[in-house]
Amino acid sequence: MLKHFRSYATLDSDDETLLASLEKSPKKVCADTVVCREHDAAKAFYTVMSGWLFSYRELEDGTRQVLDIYVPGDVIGLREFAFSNRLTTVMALTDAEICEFPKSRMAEEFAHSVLLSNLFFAIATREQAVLLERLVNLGRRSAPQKLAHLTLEMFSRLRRTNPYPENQFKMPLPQHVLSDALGLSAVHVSRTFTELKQEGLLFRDGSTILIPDLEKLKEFAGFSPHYLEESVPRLPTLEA
Amino acid sequence: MLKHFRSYATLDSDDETLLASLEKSPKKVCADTVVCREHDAAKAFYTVMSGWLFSYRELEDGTRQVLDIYVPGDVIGLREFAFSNRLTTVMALTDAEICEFPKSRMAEEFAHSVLLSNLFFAIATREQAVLLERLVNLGRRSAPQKLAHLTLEMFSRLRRTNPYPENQFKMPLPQHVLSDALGLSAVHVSRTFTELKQEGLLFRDGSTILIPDLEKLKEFAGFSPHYLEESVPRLPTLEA
DNA sequence: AGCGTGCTATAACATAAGTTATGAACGGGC
DNA sequence: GCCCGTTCATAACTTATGTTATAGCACGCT
Repeated sequence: MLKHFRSYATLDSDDETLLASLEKSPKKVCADTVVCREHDAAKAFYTVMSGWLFSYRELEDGTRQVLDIYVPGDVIGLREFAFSNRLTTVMALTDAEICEFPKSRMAEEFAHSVLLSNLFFAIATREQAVLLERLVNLGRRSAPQKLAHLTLEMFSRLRRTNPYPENQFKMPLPQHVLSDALGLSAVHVSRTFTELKQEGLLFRDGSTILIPDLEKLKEFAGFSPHYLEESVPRLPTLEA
Repeated sequence: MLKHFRSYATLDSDDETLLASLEKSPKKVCADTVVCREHDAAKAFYTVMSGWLFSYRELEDGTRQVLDIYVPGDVIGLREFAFSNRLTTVMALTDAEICEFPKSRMAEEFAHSVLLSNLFFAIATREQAVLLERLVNLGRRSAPQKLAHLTLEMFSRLRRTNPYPENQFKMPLPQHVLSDALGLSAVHVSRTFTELKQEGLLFRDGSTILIPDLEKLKEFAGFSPHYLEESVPRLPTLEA
């Protein structure tokens, strides 16, 4: 599963076994449980085996900003590679399984395998591209566009690994989480969903999302999947 | 200068000479000149020797979102390490000097020096932390807070390398660039500056910024410099 | 069955920020 | 010295989104 995900980036030879070893000893976490907290020591990464999680920061005034949404195949905490403490709190949205992987071991692997360290660099870089796109989303799009865009992002990311039906999927994000991800109020997210429904662009029933016309929605949201789909060149640093 | 900047992260031995070689052949660019364009082939990084630059994306509807602001010592384009095309357009704000550095050469260096590749990973990671903080800024803060926060970010980043007086500095960002960075309208940025002035929190005259009470402004903006100051542990991957 | 709790929808109202317009100040080119 | 463009300030008005409140519905618990 994790390997599957990885295959999008580079084809490995005997690093494969190494990657596979990341998937030992999965740990179960229940929905609404905190996995790690802001300012904690950041000694490990996690890879997501199953379930959804998200990370956020809480502000002084009690509001919060959701920063990432993690689905199976994602790596949690790569961001804190060079930081000794966590920058965000991570919480499970659903019951989930994750594999812990100590930074120190990662260090060994990197020393052994240039390829692997490049791969992780590439993943980190792709994460940045996602953040960039979200910055655009928060800064310059209307509420309906924001909502549509985030939905399309999640859909695209899921479809990379799971061949979903092409107009429907499950997105277990309650509206208050969406609102904290998009910088909106929960009420306005609700309003916006009904607006999108009336336009016939997007239907939501609980956690199932239905998109009657994918192209139309993409155009509406200004969604272009370059930043996700761009096939990371195999072994980027050694080309040329 | 670049070396100076680097010293914040890790102390190198003979990689120093290597880094120094990045600074050969600086190229001059004039204010308001495009350095590279979205979708161009991304074959090189740049390091900033002098001057200010910024990167942005243009949306379908003609608006744009500014994504980074670069000052001397910054690395441009690290983000595109794993992408074959640029994700953003980069433009000079002032006359500037930058050094081009081909990706392919970087690849060689990485293969030779684990330390160097870790260093770049660390820089990329710190960039992410900055993006995260900006996400919070765009999502969950009021216009005056946004403006104050961005100003404080730039001030902190400049002070890392240049010992500025503690309450005054130059920030050559016209209001329409600030507005595109913060997701506001240019008019509202103007209004917000006068509001901050009336509160006595922040004074701006052209490009010079004056902050009478740094602590007060930080509290107002919800600015905590962890994400910038955290001393990246020397040789992070080999600790432990 | 009865009860609380969490999620969602909707309405009425309040406010921050966008839009359009105007004029002042400044600087560069000729 | 004059014209032009850019930047900035300010005003009047519009609009998107936030806030508070209420109610329905599903679910789990006792």
